[in-house]
Amino acid sequence: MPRAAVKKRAYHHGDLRRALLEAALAIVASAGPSALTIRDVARRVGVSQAAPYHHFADKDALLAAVAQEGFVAFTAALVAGRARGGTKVAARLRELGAAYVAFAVANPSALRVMFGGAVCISDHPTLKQTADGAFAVLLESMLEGQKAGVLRRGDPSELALLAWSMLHGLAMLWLDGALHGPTGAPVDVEQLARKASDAIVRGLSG
Amino acid sequence: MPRAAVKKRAYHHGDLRRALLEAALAIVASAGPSALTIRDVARRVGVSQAAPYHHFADKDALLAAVAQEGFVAFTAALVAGRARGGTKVAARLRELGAAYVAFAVANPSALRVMFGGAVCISDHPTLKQTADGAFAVLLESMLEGQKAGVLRRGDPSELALLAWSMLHGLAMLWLDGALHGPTGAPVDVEQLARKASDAIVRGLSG
DNA sequence: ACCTGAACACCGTTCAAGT
DNA sequence: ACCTGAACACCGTTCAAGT
Repeated sequence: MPRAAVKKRAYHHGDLRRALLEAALAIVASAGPSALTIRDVARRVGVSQAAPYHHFADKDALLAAVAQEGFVAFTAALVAGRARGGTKVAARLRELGAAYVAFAVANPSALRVMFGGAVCISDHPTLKQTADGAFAVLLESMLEGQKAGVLRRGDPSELALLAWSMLHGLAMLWLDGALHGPTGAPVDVEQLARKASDAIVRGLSG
Repeated sequence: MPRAAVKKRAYHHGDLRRALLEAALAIVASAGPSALTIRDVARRVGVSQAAPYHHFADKDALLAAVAQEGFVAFTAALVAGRARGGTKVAARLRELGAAYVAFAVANPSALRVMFGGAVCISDHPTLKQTADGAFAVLLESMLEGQKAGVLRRGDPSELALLAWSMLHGLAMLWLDGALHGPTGAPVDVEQLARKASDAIVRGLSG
C-alpha cells in the first residue's frame, strides 16, 4: 500500500501546495475572503508561517490559484449543464443558467473568491484566460441561438454579456443573502435561474 | 464671515465624522475596499489613530456608514432616472436601468462598498432598511408595469428580483473590468443598460 | 529543493490620561 | 464631549540558516 508510505509526516510536506489551497477554501467558507490570512492557512496545515511563500508569491497569488481552480470547475459545470438541456437551444440555455447558479450554491466560497473582488482577474494572465474560457461557453450558446433563429441577430458578445449579467447578478445577490423574502424564507434560486434564462431568451429573441 | 471662524484648527475637529467618511471613500477609490485602513483614514484627516473610534464602533461600522450614504444617494438616483423616462412604462424602466449603471460609473467606490462584500448589509439593520428602499423603487416599477399590462402577472417581487439581477450583474461586471472587449476597448455601459432593461421588459412581458 | 525562526513594518482595538 | 499616547495581539513578507 503505497498510500500509507506517502503518509509519513516528515520535514517535507507531501503536497503542501494542495493542502494550502484547501485550507484557504475552508477559511473562506467559514469567515469570508477578507478573513483569510496566510498565517492562519499555514497554521491549519501545520507548517511555519513562511512556508506558503515557497509555493505562492504572496497572498494574492494564493487567492488567484483558488480562483483558477474555481474557474476550471465552473467552466466544466456550465458545459455539463448545457448538455443536460438536450438539443433544443432554449432548453440548453435554460440548463446552462441553472448550472451557473447551482455552481454558486454548491461552491459559494469558490465563487466569492472568483468574483468577490478579492482577486483582480486581469492582474493574472492565466486566470484571465481561464475566466474567458467560461465566458466562451456562454458566447457559443448565444451563437447557437442565433444560428437556430431563436436569438436576434447582431453582436453575439453583446448578447452574451447581457445573459452573463443576468446570471452573474442572480448568483451574486444570492451569495450576498439578498434573496430572502421579508419573512427570511429562502428562494429556490436554481428554479429562479431557469426563469431568468427563459426571460433572457425571450428578451433577446429575434 | 462665520465660515472662517469655524475654520480654526483646534483640538476638536470641526466635523470629524464627515471627514472620516470622505477620506474612506477616497481611499477606496484609489486602492479598493480591502486596502482601507482605519489608521490611514485617521492619518489623512490629521488625527490620531484612536480618534475614529469615537465616531465609529469599528472598521465595519465605518464601512457600513459609507454604504448607508451610498444607498441613500443611489435610491435618489434611481427615482430621478425613472422620472426622466416620462410616462411610458417601458421608457421609465429603461431609464431606471440606465440610472442604475450610471450611478455605478459615477460612484464606483460607493458601489464597491455597497455591494462588494466588504460590509454585510444584513448585519446592520438601518443599512438593510435603506438598501430595501432602493429595491422598493424597482418593485414599484414592476407593479406599474403589471398594472399597465406591459409585464406578466404573478409575484411582482420575483419580477423585481430578475430585473435587479440583470442590472446588478451588469454594474458589477463593469466594476470588475469584465466589460472590455478583447481589444481592451471599453463598452458604453449606460447604453448597454438600456438594452438590458428593454430585454427584461420583453422577457418578462405578459 | 523545501522548510523554519526571527525580524521588520505594518494593522485593529483598547484605555487611561489629557484638553 | 472629544481627542491622544502607549500598549497588545495580531498581519504580510523577507531572509539567513537549517534538513
